Amino acid sequence: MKSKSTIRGTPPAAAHSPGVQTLEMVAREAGVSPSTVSRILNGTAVVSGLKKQAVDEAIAKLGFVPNPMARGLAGGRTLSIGVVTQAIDSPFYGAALRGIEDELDPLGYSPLFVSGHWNAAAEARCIDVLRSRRVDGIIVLTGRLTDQALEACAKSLPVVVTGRTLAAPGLFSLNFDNFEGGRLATRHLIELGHRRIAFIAGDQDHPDANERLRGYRAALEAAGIAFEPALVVPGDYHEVSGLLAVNRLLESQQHFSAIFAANDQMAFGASLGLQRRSLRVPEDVSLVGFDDLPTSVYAIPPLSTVQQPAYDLGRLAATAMLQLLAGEVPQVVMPAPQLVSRESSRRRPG
Amino acid sequence: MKSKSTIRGTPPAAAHSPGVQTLEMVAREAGVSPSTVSRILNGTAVVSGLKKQAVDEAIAKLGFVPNPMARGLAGGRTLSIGVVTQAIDSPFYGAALRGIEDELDPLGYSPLFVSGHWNAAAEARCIDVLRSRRVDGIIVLTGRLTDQALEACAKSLPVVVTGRTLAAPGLFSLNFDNFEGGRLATRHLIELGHRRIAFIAGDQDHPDANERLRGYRAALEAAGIAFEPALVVPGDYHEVSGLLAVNRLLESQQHFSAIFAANDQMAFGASLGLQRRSLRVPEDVSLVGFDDLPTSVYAIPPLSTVQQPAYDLGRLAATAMLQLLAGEVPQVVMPAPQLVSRESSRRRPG
DNA sequence: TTATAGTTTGAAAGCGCTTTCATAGTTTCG
DNA sequence: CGAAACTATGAAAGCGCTTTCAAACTATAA
Repeated sequence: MKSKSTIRGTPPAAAHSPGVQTLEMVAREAGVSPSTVSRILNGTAVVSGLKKQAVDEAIAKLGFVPNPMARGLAGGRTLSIGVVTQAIDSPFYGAALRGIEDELDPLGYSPLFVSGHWNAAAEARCIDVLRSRRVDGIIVLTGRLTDQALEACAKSLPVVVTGRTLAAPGLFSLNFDNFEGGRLATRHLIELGHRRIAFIAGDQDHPDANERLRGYRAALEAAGIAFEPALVVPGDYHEVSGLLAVNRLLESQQHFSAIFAANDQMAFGASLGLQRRSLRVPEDVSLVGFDDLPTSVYAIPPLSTVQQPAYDLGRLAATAMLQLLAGEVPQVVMPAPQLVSRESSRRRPG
Repeated sequence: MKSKSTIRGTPPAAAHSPGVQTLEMVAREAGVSPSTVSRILNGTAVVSGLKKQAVDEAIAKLGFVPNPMARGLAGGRTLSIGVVTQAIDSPFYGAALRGIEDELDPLGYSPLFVSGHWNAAAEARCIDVLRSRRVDGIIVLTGRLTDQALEACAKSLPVVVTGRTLAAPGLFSLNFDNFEGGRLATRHLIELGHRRIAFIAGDQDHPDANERLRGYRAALEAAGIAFEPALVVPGDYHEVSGLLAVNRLLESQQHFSAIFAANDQMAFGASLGLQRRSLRVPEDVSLVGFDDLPTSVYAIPPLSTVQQPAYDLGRLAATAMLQLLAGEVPQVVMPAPQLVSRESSRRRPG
């Protein structure tokens, strides 16, 4: 039955690097008890200067690195934070993940990423995986989980969730002002003289997509422009839906001089769709996106958009988690949306 | 000293979900010993049908999920695979990470992602972090680590590395044929009648960047076109360097009717650079990239490029790791490069 | 029928660390 | 100066699981 032995059965060799020492070896080296070493490691109690120094030296000499498994088993902490993301390869969430990573790393915490693929059931499974891995806390980037599911989860673990506003014990939420972003983008187009502005909507059941739509309507209203339902076409946040939306718009014979797409990816699709119909951006149609993906600067033409600081979002979420873990009440605020005006939008001719 | 108590000190509550049971509870419930439960869980020994059934029922009834920490401590395995990536938010590597995740998940393994930021020192630190977390194996996506460093690492842990060709005990490498890809891209342009083809190179110390250059030269040579050093400009794989490269090219007064960029991101930058100088793609200059990023289909114009299956790369790397772990010799092969001809390249006018 | 080999199962010893608990060693105060 | 109150430290008991090791059976052979 030992036949399924691991690779170790074959070619392993001498251990050389850090990580193979035990706390007991350090204790012996320093001439103290394991308890003392542990206390120094965790700062759990006052230890005399001499012993501390001896231990520090022993640790350095041996290149000792505590075993997180043992720590976790004994102490109940794993120093790892579960992160439920939607797609690890999404340009938007990728930046957020990096922010989380950067923030957690200096404190010795490691993120454990799992992808929910915009699927509530999959997300629930993710949570289970993370729980079984005994993460110390969970960060949920948007997603389709119900508020109740999150609240339930927060009963046993600290939870930070983005993309919605929710208050519960042990739960902190961090939301970007999508309404304001939508308003800003639309107002920008209005200020450029556009009156008939099409809106390519995001996924119906994303709260943020609906907020952006609300912002669009609010800006219209503020400018005294009647809302025209026929100018709103559905999309799903992916490039192709932007392209399809433009086709629909064109076929519907509606006049419009500008398009506001609920995210940059759809704006790219829309841009291609317009080009296919020989409509130029921004000469014939102005285009504004949402997110400010890293690639948006290099789009042709460079895309005007609403900057959503994904990287900062990640950092802030991680910061909030760290604060929850420390028993504090998180004190972080999301930066306000900002419009980035580039070359895809211009004053309406005529 | 207890002041820094975790969030648990504040609002935790009843445990309800799976994961709070111990193996011993299962044993008691099923009326067997813990050893037996463990054996059933791991298939480490033959157990009578009756007991197995009783245990299975107890597990189901209690919703028992083994504690990975304890397992790791006792058994020496963590069921987690470290993945050293360069930038978790890179469009290219993102897809690879998803491939790894998808492949590992069904077997209960979790990937632990760490970013090296194209920095050998940072990568070395990543490896240390992963080792300290006692991962069962490490997948290195390209990176700047020396071959020796990897070989040393493979002495104590199975390692799978992409982006280079290397053989060592406990080490498996998985390389994409960058030379062939470079050759394909260049030949494509030559077949379209282009003779003066500029090359925007990738990072000098990426082996794959040099391979692509080799492919470029080989294709030129095969067509009897003299290699012109002045047509090769350096880049660093980022968009902005593509833009800069075009500027340099234009300023050098070299004539060229086509550009082959060593990756899509630089092609995007180049495209913008050309547009800024009122040169149209593909009417004035044909452009071919490398990677076939998801966004390349939606570039304007849609980018001709060499398809590099990042997602598959991830899956294959994970598969190879699993095979190493099982003590087998990995049997995976990378798909061959393929040219995707879209609208950024066309027959040379005149 | 008894000795011998072959199975299944349980008891118990850790894996490396944290954390009570108890013990010396110091201070402080009446 | 002795009792009371602290302090710094070590011994030892786990955390939940894997894995020898040996015991208890069952099956086979002599």
